Amino acid sequence: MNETADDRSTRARIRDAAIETIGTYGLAGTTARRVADAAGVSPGLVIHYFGSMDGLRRACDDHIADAIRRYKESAIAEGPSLDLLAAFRRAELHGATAYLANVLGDDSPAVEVLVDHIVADAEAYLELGVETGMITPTDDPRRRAAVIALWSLGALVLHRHAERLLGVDLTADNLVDDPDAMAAYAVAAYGILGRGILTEEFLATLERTFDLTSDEGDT
Amino acid sequence: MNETADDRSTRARIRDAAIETIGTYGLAGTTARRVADAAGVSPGLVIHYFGSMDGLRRACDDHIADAIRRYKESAIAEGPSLDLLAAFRRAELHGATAYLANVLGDDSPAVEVLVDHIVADAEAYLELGVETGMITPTDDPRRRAAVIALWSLGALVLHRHAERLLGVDLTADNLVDDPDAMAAYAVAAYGILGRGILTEEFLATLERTFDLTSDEGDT
DNA sequence: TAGCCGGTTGAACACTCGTTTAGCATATTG
DNA sequence: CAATATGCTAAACGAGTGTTCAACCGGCTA
Repeated sequence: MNETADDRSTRARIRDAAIETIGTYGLAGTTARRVADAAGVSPGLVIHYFGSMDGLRRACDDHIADAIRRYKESAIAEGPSLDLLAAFRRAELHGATAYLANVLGDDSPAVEVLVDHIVADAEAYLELGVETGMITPTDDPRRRAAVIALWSLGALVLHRHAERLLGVDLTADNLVDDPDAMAAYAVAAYGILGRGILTEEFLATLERTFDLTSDEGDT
Repeated sequence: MNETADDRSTRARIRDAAIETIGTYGLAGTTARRVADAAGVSPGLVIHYFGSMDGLRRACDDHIADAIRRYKESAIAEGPSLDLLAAFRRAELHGATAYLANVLGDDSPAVEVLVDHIVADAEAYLELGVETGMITPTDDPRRRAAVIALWSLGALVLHRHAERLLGVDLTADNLVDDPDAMAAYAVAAYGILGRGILTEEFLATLERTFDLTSDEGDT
């Protein structure tokens, strides 16, 4: 482990600085010069290593995706977590959650596949929960997983509002280690996800409204 | 209703063009020249009327907030809706939902109060639902309302992912008029919000874990 | 008709962006 | 020691940004 380190090269330092900068200042606030400053190099070197800022962005996406995939493989044995973003929070890579939060809003092919993977994981976790009797079954597991993932990721994107409203920083890497802070969000979330919020009486009305036979007449 | 129109002035046309442009191309993709093109005026006039691009942004926020407030006053009598964003979708102002979706990610004082109002409305709606027997009560109504609002708004921000995963454009102004499209999201959402997704057995375990007595020892 | 005045333009300014390029400095190799 | 390769910098370029400003055009008033 001498100077033959694959990682921690200047290239890796720039990439990590970019991930941190994006997580802190957002995508629009991340310029080549700011990344260069954070990495302690010149702006030209950023382009020299990644070809363009778009290439840098792609390298960040790939690196995050790789870190997540690597963590997931080593965490399968631990069984499913209720937290869809556990992989992001517990990965050795700092700031992955904040990076994701600031990147989800804009589009990118890598982010699309990342979200698709999260949804697929959520579906698998939920299915496992159904089999072990923790989760109730559903007619459309894929849609249910997609909606839950969308909600979880959406709350992450709105982490500034979440912090103001609930006092929780959802982008914190070690959120799970701060039970007091996490409870502020989790207890409410599982209060909803647990038994739902609608009464049986009203559910009957609703299921009649959204019946598959679409008799369009009254709204 | 002659040429004495308060609205539809050049200033209003520029503002509306800006709202539409932000809803289409996002905040970062909205330049003074693009707004000017959309409004059919010169870039200089945009600044002349609003002082700066930041002033234009503030004017857009205020106008959206005004439109929502105006709609809400006239819609109180109709009773509460299950859709937190009904005011945005049904307001006479086109593109308000898309504008909100593209603006929620970045911060701004006006958006903060807008979100706060949405949360307050959600809490009031839920409280009304509890009183009328549609919604189940909760220990912490404010937190529950905040989480539900965060989820709804979060899904809106991720509307591109929602469209890819579920085939629904959550930013569509007349979403509520397209039951087939809406059902793809709503049926899954109310499937979760209805009875929840956790079994009673697992809920007991969970409630023991998140007990108020924080005995920190095992994670 | 002559003069004015609000609304509007188009060219320019300063600035920041991503990107390029010539050259420096250091270390390795013969 | 000389020669060379490598990692990196500093300065510059062109494009695009927000913003400014002198001038124009229209219809109004006198």
